[in-house]
Amino acid sequence: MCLNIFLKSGQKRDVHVATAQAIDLTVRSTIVEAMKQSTDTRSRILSTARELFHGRSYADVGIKEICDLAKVQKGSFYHFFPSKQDLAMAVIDDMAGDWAHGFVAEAFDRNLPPLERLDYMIDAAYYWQKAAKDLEGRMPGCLFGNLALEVSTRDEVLRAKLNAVFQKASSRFHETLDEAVEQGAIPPLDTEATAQAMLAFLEGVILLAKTRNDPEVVRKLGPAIKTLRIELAMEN
Amino acid sequence: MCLNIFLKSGQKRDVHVATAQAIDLTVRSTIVEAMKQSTDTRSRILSTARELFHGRSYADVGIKEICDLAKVQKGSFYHFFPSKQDLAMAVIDDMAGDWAHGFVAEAFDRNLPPLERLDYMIDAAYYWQKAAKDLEGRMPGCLFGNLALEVSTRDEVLRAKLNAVFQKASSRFHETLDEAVEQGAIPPLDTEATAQAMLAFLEGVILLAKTRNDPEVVRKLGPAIKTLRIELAMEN
DNA sequence: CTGAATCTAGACCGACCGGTCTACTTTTGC
DNA sequence: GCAAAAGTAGACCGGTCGGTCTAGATTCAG
Repeated sequence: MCLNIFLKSGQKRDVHVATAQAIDLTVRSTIVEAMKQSTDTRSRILSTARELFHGRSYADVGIKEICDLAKVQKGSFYHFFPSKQDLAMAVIDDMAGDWAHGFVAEAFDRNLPPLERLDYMIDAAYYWQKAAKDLEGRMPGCLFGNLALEVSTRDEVLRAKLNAVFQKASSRFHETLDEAVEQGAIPPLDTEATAQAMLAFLEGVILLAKTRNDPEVVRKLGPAIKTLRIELAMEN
Repeated sequence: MCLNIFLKSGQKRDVHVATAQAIDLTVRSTIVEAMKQSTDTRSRILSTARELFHGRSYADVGIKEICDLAKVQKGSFYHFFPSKQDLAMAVIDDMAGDWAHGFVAEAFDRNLPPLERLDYMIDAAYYWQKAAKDLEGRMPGCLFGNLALEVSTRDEVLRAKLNAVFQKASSRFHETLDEAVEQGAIPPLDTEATAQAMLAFLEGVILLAKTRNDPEVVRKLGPAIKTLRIELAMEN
């Protein structure tokens, strides 16, 4: 299975490493078998919870269910995670880590022309959502976006953590835009605000796609991310 | 209390009718008192549920809590709503109705220049979220977006309904863009796709703002909605 | 070899979940 | 005026929730 992406420039790029990795990570609980038996329990809980939270929702997934699927007893669960909230924190960290070292790192590869990184990001999002839907029948959307809307009003700790994740993601866009301006690929603009707008757009597109349960929405609307533009405020 | 909006054009517009109405609707359970006593129960349940679902989440709000706040017994509740899902459907319809006849209708006023309608929409969203945060301390975000991400993977019926709401909202953007193209305000483009992209962006901006619990994000990033652009596909 | 620390097992807890049911009161149609 | 329909009251149901607790198994350091 090797997914290829066609960039606007016509340049073909191989995305299978990152995307396939991201997908496998989602399904890895069925794959991973040989581990140090210790700490294995913890990671089994973690990846199971991640799958379930991503595929459904935080409130809808009970600890019992996680334990059953992870083949772990409650005693073990509460040995590693003091509460469901702590589990959620760990899940977010886990996903953010895999994400940052996975296709995000690849999409924002500094060897790629800045604007192509945006296309790469959209393509990666599309293939990921598509793969997930083909497997499960439903588009899970973005774990961070899902959690953010679900818990932000009720859990300050989780909200702050999710916010930090978005902050970090936004900074990748920011770097990219700064570089693009530096290279003269785009005229000067408020790169920080525009970066945030791009992240918002990405999340919004995934939200819409999930609501329509159709990954093609990502492919169709996504590329418009490059047209977003916020001018510098004090341009006197 | 009369909120005014400054449009890019410098033209001042009064938004208090729609926005204040939208805000009042959220708080109206404390206001409304004189009603036909019958069907009053139903609408009290409805508006209470709407407040709670919007301010927290679907799964997190129990029927018991809704009944208590609405001063209604369970028997009455299940007399009007066969299930929690039915209640959710009614809440969505209710909100969509108020919304369509409220500031959305006003924002997409055909007497306004098309592009100004977009600014109006952003301003209205900003003031609404801001008012809600000032009241409750937290930004509730968009009820539809919140529900969509929470239930889309678990409830086909609600997902389809939410999708229809988005479809309808998108069509308002679509009309607006068609008109703008007609008037030569913007060059020809794929108005349908761009309309969807704009809705996605709006939802994404609200998502980000909610995660940061800061309505100013809407004000800062929102106006970029006008820069979104998806070109016509077959331009041979 | 042994004692302490780590980890696992699973019964158990009170609270609450969505939903049902019966009995009663009020309104409505004729 | 009266029966039927509409609406209300609230006890009750099995199931599940997040979380606790005790007892035993396993690992590890000295």
